[in-house]
Amino acid sequence: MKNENYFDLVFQVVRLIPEGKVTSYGAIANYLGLKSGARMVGYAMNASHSQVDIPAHRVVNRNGLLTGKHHFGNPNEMERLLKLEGINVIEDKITNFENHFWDPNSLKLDE
DNA sequence: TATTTGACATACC
DNA sequence: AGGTATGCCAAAT
Repeated sequence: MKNENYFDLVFQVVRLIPEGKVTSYGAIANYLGLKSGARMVGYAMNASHSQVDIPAHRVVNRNGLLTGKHHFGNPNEMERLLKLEGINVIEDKITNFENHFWDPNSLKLDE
């Protein structure tokens, strides 16, 4: 399609996140084979504004904390979206994080 | 055109 | 055990 930069790769993975599921930056980076790529994912999310549909609200940091909620235009928007998908969020943190955690690696492993 | 900054995570001290 | 420093890329100013 085009020269897939790290950003585009990240965008594609994020768009694959199932509804009601969340994942971490490191998981995506790991899936892409990026070593220190956790940052790349975060940077990519920042550029997600240039992209079309990026469910960035399903992407949180290693702590399950809604780090980027401030970038949604309205901070409440992010946790609200997560709650709408069945994910409970308290103190900007996802409850039962590992329960809702979705690892992109499960795709190729399951398939 | 160059510099600065940014949604993380890991390693080292 | 906790804090500091580093790695990486692109967009915004």
